[in-house]
Amino acid sequence: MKQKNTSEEINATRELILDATQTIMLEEGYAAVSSRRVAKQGGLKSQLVHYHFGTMDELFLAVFNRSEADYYERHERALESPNPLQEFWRLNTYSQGARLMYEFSALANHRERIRAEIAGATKKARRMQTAFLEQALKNNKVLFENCPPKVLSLIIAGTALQLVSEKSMGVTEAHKETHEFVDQLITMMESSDKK
Amino acid sequence: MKQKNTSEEINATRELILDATQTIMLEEGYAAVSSRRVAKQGGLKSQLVHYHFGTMDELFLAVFNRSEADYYERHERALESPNPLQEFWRLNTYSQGARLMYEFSALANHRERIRAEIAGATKKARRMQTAFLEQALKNNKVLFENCPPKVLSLIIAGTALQLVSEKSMGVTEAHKETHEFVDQLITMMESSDKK
DNA sequence: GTCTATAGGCCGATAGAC
DNA sequence: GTCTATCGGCCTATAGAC
Repeated sequence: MKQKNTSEEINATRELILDATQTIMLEEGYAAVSSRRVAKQGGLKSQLVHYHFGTMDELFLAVFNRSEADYYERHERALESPNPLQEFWRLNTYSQGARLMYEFSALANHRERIRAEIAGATKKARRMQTAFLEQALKNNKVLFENCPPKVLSLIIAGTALQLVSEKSMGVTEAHKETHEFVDQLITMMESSDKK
Repeated sequence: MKQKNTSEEINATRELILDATQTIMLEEGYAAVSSRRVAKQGGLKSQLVHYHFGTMDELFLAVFNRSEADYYERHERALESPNPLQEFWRLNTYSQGARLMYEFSALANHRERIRAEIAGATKKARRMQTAFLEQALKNNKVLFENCPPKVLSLIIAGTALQLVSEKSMGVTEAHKETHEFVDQLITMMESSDKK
């Protein structure tokens, strides 16, 4: 076990770099990310960032892919819970994941190579959410008779995004009321599901 | 009229710099803005940017304040139109203004000095929209009996943001349906207003 | 108000030793 | 895999001539 550079160690360094990058994106925005700044955050040399990830584009993509996988896992768990709608809403307003997604969306406008990746993930998430909502709302046709599930999915995503974006800059007007309104809707829907 | 540097000329240079900055923010994101890049876009020297605006923070704030004033003016005009709800929705999904706001929100996370300004403007817009919706919905209590106007304001802002954000990266799934859904709601509401 | 020149700093990325 | 050293580039901002 004295052997150097086991795959665990390699992986640990990679994860350390990914964590550092993510922390900077969340706390200071994507524009604050640089190989030197990431290295400082992780307590290592900036050349290691290039050694493990090559270009900054690839580093950003690695952080995004990890976060994407995390979202899918959470989404699956939400579906299996006793209160899937409630968990679904929690997932979409889960600050860290949503704030990170916000940064990546802004980054997409700045880095060509990132755009396709984000666009693909957004489409996939839309399809997953739509399929889920179709199932969850089948007993609630009256409440949303003219609102297709895919539209509801977009509205929910947008509302969650707005809440997260405002919260991150210290604006919380109408947030309490919005959460209450959504919780009330969810309670109504989940109780009618159980009939 | 041969006198140099009239106030019109000074103003023209300032506006040129503001325009150039805004164009870069929209086309490449806030992180692409630098005094050199702005100068190149506007066909002048980077030192002029500093002469007219001092620091980059002040340049960003000047662009933001101009865009904010533009929003208030459009908001006021929307209220005076025959179909205020429709114009209100158009204003909030007006690509350029909304995309710019999106960039500023992301920028707020990166530049301390910008954050307070954006937060204040967001609060002010929320209050204006809420007051407008309270008036516009007074004949539509049944449709939104449990949704306070301030909550509806947040949901509308979020939905519009989501549409604009996705469109800017080439995702348009469910956009057509969302616009149809909203248009249908607005038509219902504006016709019941006229009863 | 606009020009030239320049200080001083952080950036991405690579080369080569160990 | 991690280190030291370094290239060339773009950045903000200022000083001083005109």
